[in-house]
Amino acid sequence: MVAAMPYSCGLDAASDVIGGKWKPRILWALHHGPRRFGELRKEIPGVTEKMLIQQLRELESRDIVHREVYHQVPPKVEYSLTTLGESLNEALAPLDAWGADHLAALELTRSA
Amino acid sequence: MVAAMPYSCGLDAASDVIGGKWKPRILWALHHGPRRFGELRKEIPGVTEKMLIQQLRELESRDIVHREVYHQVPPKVEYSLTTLGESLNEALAPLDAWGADHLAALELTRSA
DNA sequence: ATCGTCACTTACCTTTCAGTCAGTACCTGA
DNA sequence: TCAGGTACTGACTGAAAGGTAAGTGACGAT
Repeated sequence: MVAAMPYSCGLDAASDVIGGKWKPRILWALHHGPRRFGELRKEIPGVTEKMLIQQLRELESRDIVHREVYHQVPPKVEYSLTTLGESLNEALAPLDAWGADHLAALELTRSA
Repeated sequence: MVAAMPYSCGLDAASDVIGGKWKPRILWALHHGPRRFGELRKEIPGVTEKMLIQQLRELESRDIVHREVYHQVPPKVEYSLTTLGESLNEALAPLDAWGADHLAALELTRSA
């Protein structure tokens, strides 16, 4: 095994943070404000509980999302973007716009 | 198995295109002009020939990079960004800047 | 005749990612 | 007493991504 290399560029670091199938969707869902675990599950079609938690934990450990526990019954946990998370989302916006602009072309060249 | 879903948002489409360990680096390397296969190999530390070709072929099939063969001996193949590739790179710039801005913080929270 | 360059190609193996499914703990309302 | 909601946790499994190492073919130089 190789020792961890420092990130070679900003893009490298960023894709490490948003890597994985579900992280971009989570960021997207949180864009409009705090969400409970169950709400996220409903808003992100296809995600399983395991994956959702796993990705949320990773984002939390990177200080992208904040996890707030309300000690109630039934339990309530709210996830929201941190300042860092908000700035990441802003940096992601042009990429989303690019994807939206070229959606048709990209659909045509899927799964070669 | 599920039939291919249409992309749920632009971000979804974009990450499908730049997904994979090496694609962002390839895009980055091509940012400054056309490159030969061997040049890319040298400029992208750690990439193997197999990976480099595989990712280049995928980018080519998505019309992000252009492949130009010069029928010489020894052979010469040049890769360059298409118009679509250039626009993708521009959309990627803010993300790279974000990563660069928060490099130090991100290094600290690696590999939880 | 063999070597080296360049751009691949192939076979095989390991690691990582993602998915299923079952279970936990707590309290509420019927 | 017992189903139901809420937020998890963990074992197991299969698929996909990534890596290693070796080989190919054209041709010019030595």
